[in-house]
Order: sequence, then C-alpha cells, then structure tokens
Amino acid sequence: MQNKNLTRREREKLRYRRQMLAAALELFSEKGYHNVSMHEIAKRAEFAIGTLYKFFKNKEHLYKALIMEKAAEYHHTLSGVLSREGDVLTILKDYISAKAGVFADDVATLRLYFAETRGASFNIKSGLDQDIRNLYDELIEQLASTLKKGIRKNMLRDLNPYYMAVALEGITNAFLLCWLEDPERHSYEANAPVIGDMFLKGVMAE
Amino acid sequence: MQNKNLTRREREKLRYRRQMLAAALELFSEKGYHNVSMHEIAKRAEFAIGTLYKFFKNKEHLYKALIMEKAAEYHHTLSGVLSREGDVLTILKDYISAKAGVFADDVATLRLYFAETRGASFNIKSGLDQDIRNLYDELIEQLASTLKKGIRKNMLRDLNPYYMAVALEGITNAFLLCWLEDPERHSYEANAPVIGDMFLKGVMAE
Amino acid sequence: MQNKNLTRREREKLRYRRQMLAAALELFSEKGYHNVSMHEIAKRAEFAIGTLYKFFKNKEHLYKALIMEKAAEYHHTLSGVLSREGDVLTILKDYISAKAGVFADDVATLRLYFAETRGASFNIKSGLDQDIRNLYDELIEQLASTLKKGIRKNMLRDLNPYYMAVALEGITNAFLLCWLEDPERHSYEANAPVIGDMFLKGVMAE
Amino acid sequence: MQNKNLTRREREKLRYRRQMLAAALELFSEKGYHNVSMHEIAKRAEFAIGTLYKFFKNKEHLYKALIMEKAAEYHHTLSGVLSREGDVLTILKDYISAKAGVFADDVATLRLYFAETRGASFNIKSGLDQDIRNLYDELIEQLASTLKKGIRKNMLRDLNPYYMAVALEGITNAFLLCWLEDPERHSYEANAPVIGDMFLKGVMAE
DNA sequence: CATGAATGAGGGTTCATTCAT
DNA sequence: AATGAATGAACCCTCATTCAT
Repeated sequence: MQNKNLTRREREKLRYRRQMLAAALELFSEKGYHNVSMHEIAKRAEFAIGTLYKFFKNKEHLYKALIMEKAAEYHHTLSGVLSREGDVLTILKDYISAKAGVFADDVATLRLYFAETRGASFNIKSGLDQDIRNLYDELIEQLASTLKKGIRKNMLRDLNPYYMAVALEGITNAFLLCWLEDPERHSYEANAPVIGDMFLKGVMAE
Repeated sequence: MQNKNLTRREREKLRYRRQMLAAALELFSEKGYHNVSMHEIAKRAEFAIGTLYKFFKNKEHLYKALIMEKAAEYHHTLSGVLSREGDVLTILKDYISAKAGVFADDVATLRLYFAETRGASFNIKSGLDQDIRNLYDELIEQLASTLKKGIRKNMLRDLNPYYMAVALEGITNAFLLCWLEDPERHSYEANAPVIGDMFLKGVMAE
Repeated sequence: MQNKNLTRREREKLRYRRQMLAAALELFSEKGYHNVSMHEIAKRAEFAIGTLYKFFKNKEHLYKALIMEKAAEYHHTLSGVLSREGDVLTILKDYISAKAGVFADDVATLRLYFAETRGASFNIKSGLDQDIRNLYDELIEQLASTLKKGIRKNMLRDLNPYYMAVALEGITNAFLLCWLEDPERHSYEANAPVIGDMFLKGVMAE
Repeated sequence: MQNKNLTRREREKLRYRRQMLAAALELFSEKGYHNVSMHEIAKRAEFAIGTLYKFFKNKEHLYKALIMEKAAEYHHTLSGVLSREGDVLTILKDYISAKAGVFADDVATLRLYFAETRGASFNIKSGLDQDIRNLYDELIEQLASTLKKGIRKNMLRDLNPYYMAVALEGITNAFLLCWLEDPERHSYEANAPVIGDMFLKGVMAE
C-alpha cells in the first residue's frame, strides 16, 4: 500500500529501514535500551554504523521510530475492532481476543510495549513518552466510548466508563505479563475467555 | 524503634545510608537507572563519591538495596492485611485500600516498583530481578490463597484463584498508574471503592 | 618486507599500531606500568583514547603485546646466532656480541626486558608472565644445548650445561645493567670481549 | 642493642614500626608495590590506617623505609664477610655462601631486592632509587677492592676488578633468581660451590 | 551514497591521604 | 595518641556520534 508509486531506490530504502528497525527491536527487547549499542544494532542489521545514522538521527530517534511504528500498528488493529458495528459485549470480547492476537507472534514488541506504557522506560529522554501516551490515551478513550454506548443501552452498569476502560486494560495487561513471563504455563489466548468473563461479570448490568 | 541499642555512630551511619538511598530513589525514579551516575547520587546526597562506595559496593548493589528495602516494606504491609482474620470481602477491600496507602506519599517508589515488577527493567544485570520477583510472587500467592478461602466459603465464584489474584493486581496497578500520571485527576484512594466494586462484582458468587 | 601485499589502509593501521607501541614503550620504560595511564599513552602517540582501545583491548593487552613483540625480536636474533654451524667458542662469543647489539639502540626495551625476566614485575596480572618466561626459558635451553655440544667435544668442562647457561646469562645481564645505568662509563659492547674471556676461561676445558 | 636506653613507650613504638614493616614486606613481596593498598597493610599489621600514617608520611616513605632497612642488613652482613682478614679465595667463597644465607630464610626480601636492584621498580617515584643504588655500589666497590688484593697477590688474573665484581654479582644473582623461581629444583646453597668454581676458574691466575 | 576509523565526553570505581573524635 | 570515616583526584574503559574516503 505505502509502497505504491515509489521508485526502486525508495523501496529499497524502506526495506533497509525495516531491517534496521527489526534488528533494533530484537536487541532492545532482549537487553533493554541502555544495554544495546548502536554498533550492535548496525551489525545485527548488517549495515555500517554510518548508514544507520543516515536513517536515524541518533539512538533516541531510532528508538522512538521503532516504538511509534509498533504503537501505530497496535493502535490501528485494536481501533479497528472497537469501531465495528454491533453488540457491545461482542465487541469487548473481540477486543480482548484481538489484543492477544496482536502480540501472539511478537513477544519482542510486547516487552517494549510494557517498558513504555508502564512508564518504566523513564523518559529515555522525555518527549518520546508523550507521543506514545497520546496514542495510548486515544485508544483508552475509544474503549471508554464503546463502554459508554453499553451503558446507554443498559447493558453495562452505570460506572465511570473511563475507569472501566482502565480496569479492562489493567486486567488484560496483567495476563499478557503472565504470559510473557512464562508462555508455557499461562496462555493469554486460552485465558481470554476467563478474562472477559471476569471483567464483564464485574461491569454488566444485571 | 530500630534505632534502639545503637551507638551514636551506628545511628549516624543509618541516617547516612537513608540519605543516600533517598537521593538515589529520587534520581532513579526521575531518570531511570542508566541515566543516573554515581557521582550524581553522591552529589544529591551531599557525600563524596568514595563515601557512597563505602556504603554500597557498587551501583548495582545500591540499586538492589533500594529496591529490596522498599519491596520488603510494601510486602510486609500488604502481607499483614492479607493475613488478618475475618470476612474475605472485607480483607479484599482492605487490601485495595492498603495498596493505596503504601504508595500514597511515595510516588518515586511507585515508579520504581512498576519498573521492576513489570519486568521492564530488563534485568539491570540479572540476579536482582529474581529476588524481587520472588517477593512479588509470594504476595500473589498469598492473595490467591485468600481468594481460595472465599471460594471455599462460596462467597466467590469458582474461578482459578491465581488468575483472580492476577486480575486484581492488574486492576489496582492500572489505577495506580493513572494516579501516577496525573495525581490531580485520578485519585487512587478516592477510587479504591470503585475498583473494589468492579472487581468484587466480577468474582463474587451470586 | 612485512608490508607486502597489504592495502594502504592495512599498512596505515600497522603504522598506527607501531606508533602506539612506541609511545607505550617510552612511557612504560620511563615510569613503569602502573605509573602510566592509558590517556597518557594515547596523548603521547597522538591518538584519541578510543582509538587506542580499538587497537588494544585494554591496558594489559597493550602491555603484553609490547613485551611479546620485543621478546620475539630478541629471541629470534639470539636464537639465530645459537643455531649457526661452527666452533662452539665462536658461537658463544658471537652470542655475547649479539646480545649487545640487540639492545644497543633500544635502552627502553632493555629496561622492560629486565622488569619482566627478573620477575620483578610481579605478574602485572598473571598470564603475561608465563608467556615471556617460556620464551626466555626456551633461549636458555638452546644456550644450554650449545654448551652441551662444547662439552661433548671436550672443549668445555663437564659442568651442568643448564647452570653454565644461567651463569652466562647472569654475567651478560649484569654488564647490560651496568651499561643501562651509566652508558657513558660502561659500554657493554666494548666489554663484550672481557665478559667472554672471563666466562670462557671459567668453563673451558684445559 | 638499639633498644638500650629507651623508654617503654619508645620501645613499643619501635615494635609497632617493625610490625608494620613486616606486614608491608609480606604484601609488597607477594603482589608488588602498586597492587598493595595502604589499607591492606594497616589491616595485616593490625593497626588503624591513621596509625600507619603516623609512622610513615606516605606510601612511598613506607616503601623506602622498608627497602633501606633490609638493604642495610644485607649490606652489613656481606660487608662483614668481605672485611675479614685472610685468603682472598676463602673470602670469596665465604661471600658467595653468605649471600645464600642472607636470603635463605627471607624470600620476600629477595623478591624486593631484585625488584629494586634490577631497576625494575621503575623509580617508584625516584629519589629512592639513588639511596639503594649507593648502598649497592658501595658493596660492589668493597668486593672490587677484595678482588684487587687478589690481583696484587697474583692469585687472580689482572682484569678490571670492578668488572670482575660485576660478573660475580651477575652470576650469584642469576642463581638466586633460579632458586627464587623454583626453590625445589635449584638450591642456591647446594650450587654455591659450582658458582664459586666457575667464577674462580674464570678469574684465577694459572 | 555507504562506510567504518577516529573521536572524546562521561561513567563506574579505587585508594592515598586527612582530620575530627 | 590512636582511630577510621570521609574525601575526591585519577584511573580504566565504553559508546554515541562524526566525517574523510
């Protein structure tokens, strides 16, 4: 889609960029931002260090590009689920499943996602923080507005929808974390129904 | 209390140590482990760098001491609440409130706590990770065993108690995070009842 | 000679390396391993500290490279003299002269050589020690085997050839040391015949 | 002898001083000047660091005191042998034996002695060097003058007596070094006759 | 345009020395 | 007089970044 109307040169550059970001994702996820050097990333991506700097102004920009790209993907997918027409309860269940799917085959991203959304990355240099947070808040708001619809239709209890959204995020993330730590024992996907059940029972109108 | 039976020298050393840890906590919480230098900590604590190293073998040990001390406090308080006699529902509500209290006047610690328990710190050098994780897991198990009691008494639904505990942690942490980001708007304490209500409604037997 | 078949880049690297080693030799010889900092070496060699570390993994490796390179040269030259065909007495006299030649225009190396072979360097960090000692022992053995030949031919007294070698080394080194301390007064080269005479008279068969 | 006419206080101080020097000797000999800290010495000597500094102005002075004290002992003993009346050959043989005796039960000192006389200590800060060297040169001169007497009596060949002394020192030191490195294999004492024989055969008149 | 050699600021840590008790 | 807590200069080394080729 985005590759349309691009010269060969431009397509190649895009491929390079993706390779670099992929290498960076692997390394950051394995060892954390500060334990990865630019040389290491360049080597893993099979480019010269200078080339890496042609694509990304500095380490921070590279990191930010990586995070933002992944966040956009994540946001786009889940946002899609939430904007579907239909029964609120179905949408919520789908949302929970979709969240599983997003990370199912991308543990590396999940790790980074937690580092960022948990505020644990301690403003790798600030500035970055806000942009993701905005994206994340947008999603929460969208979730809240879905829940509000459910309240209006008397399908959900009349609680603060924003806080309900926060609670849902909290539960799903907690389970994702379980899965991240011990994928064998705690399958997020297998537990998605349990999560949905617990949450929905807590917020559904009688 | 703990200062009883100590010589003046020893009491002073304890005070110094606390000052150093306090300075370190502030800085680590503001900027993250890797963005804080030992010189910086020494300066903030108003000691010479050598003195800092007299108290802590190296940066990692300092960090570990800080985390473990705070974790032990946290663990001790919440563990105390969970081991009270009495109605399961009351205990759970108390637990949620207590969790608020623990961090109420210590945002810095909360930030560190998240960095660590979320696994986002990418094992600052391993070793540390496991110790806190153990402490944390212990608490989860204790919470799970409280929930199990509730199930046995038919006060709670017959769901996997470990996952119920995970869910509760997820919700409470999500709210703490809200508060951390914008303490004015989202008071965790004020919302503790909402949290409890949502969670309990989701897990209570009819 | 060794620069054949090398790219310009490679030849330059070799030149850089030599400059660094030369600077290090000067400094180590003047002040000793522990009184020379890597910054000092870098400065004297007119490179940035980082560049120094590109060429040598750390201070110890730099030192070891320096010592081993010089030791190999020294060993190679003297070993060459000892493996010549011909009269044992001539070989020994040549050996004594050659030893003079090796150090004639390289006082710095001589100083380092003594520091190492005299065991006085107190294994700068071990590992190094053994490698030079091995090289040195090899030479002594070769010298001993030359002396053994002399004994077999009844040109030398039937004494333990290893100890004869030790004695010869002791005498020559003592004179080198004299020269090292006061090159004007005690020319090792001028005294080589005296040394040879004294030693040979002591070990020659009648 | 030196303890005569001293107050109890003074005698005690002397004892302290000796303990400190003994600890320092052990450590310096084991690990070398730069790998021993003042704290380590204080600890081994069982004094507070401040007390150590009361007795020795700084690390260098402590080292110098140690070296000079040992050198004086060494010098005194050997000087005694050389100033005996009697046959030159006997004196020389006695000298060689005495040199063995001096170090026989004090390997630590021997190690230090080599570090210093070999110039390998690289002027731990200069200044020190000269004082020992002077003491050492004095001994060489005394040895040379003994040899001169032998020449005058036509017992020794008419060679430069200073260089003969240098040669003798070279041989004996080489054997001491052998012994230092592998005391089992190379007994200096057992080889003293061999050394004497080789040297004397080389310098004796026919 | 890609490359990677060169740079040097800055971080963690040690240890000789001082001085209040 | 003896102590040892406190100090901070200086060391080794890493790594983000630049720029000549």
